Amino acid sequence: MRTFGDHVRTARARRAEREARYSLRQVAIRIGVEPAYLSKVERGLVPPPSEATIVRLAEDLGEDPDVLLAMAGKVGNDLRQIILRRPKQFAELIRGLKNAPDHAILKVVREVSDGNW
Amino acid sequence: MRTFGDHVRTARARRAEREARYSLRQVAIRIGVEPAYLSKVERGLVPPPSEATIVRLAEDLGEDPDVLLAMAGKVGNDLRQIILRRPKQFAELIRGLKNAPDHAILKVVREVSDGNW
DNA sequence: ATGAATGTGTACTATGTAGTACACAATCCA
DNA sequence: TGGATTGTGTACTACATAGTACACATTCAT
Repeated sequence: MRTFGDHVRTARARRAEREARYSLRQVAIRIGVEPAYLSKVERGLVPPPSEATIVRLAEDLGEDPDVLLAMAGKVGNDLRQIILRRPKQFAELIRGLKNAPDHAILKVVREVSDGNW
Repeated sequence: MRTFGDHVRTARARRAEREARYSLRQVAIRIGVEPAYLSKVERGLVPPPSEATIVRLAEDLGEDPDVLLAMAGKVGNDLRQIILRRPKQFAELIRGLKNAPDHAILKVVREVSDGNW
């Protein structure tokens, strides 16, 4: 399956073809890590970075932070805080949606984002 | 606010009044940790244990694992895996419910657990 | 009154996390 | 053609996590 490093490398390389500012080195410096480290991350020689670094990376590349975090096996801190305030309800909700088809989740999402309460 | 250690100590002590098998030592041994460690956990001298240990503790005490994990600032691994499979949808859903009143969440939960799809 | 059980203090440790520091060969480009 | 830039190899590190090991004084049960 697609790993975190692969995904980042592909996304960055695509941009690098057009704009020099997406070289590994320049991205690394912008997001505040050593180029050697980002190199290892992209090749999967080290585990994915911390949440904060992943978010900076996602922003720099214009990728969805939630998706990038997910590829790193992490759930964003903001989402965790929301769940932690009502653990029982969210646990039941999430488990209830485990095997639901995509369209069912979308339906619930839409219902909720319409502020239907 | 109520800490993890306080909650565990209170719950365990309540049971210990009636049944000797809920002494700190016996619980510690059943869940597979050193008594000295559980003692420190209950008094908040060390951070809450790992997820696996918290779950064993919750089971031993008959407490809700999701709630105990939440008090430790953690979201259970099973829930995380479910979220990670569809990060965008769940992110939107959870953020959408951030400020929803309890009854609204319950409504969604019920709708979902009715398998309404 | 004594042996078992209880809770706790002190010291130590293994593994994981999240990187830095620096040198190097290859490539670009002016 | 030579200075700048690029990606990468090697070595090292600070801090966090998740506990163990053992001794000790106190209390409980018989």
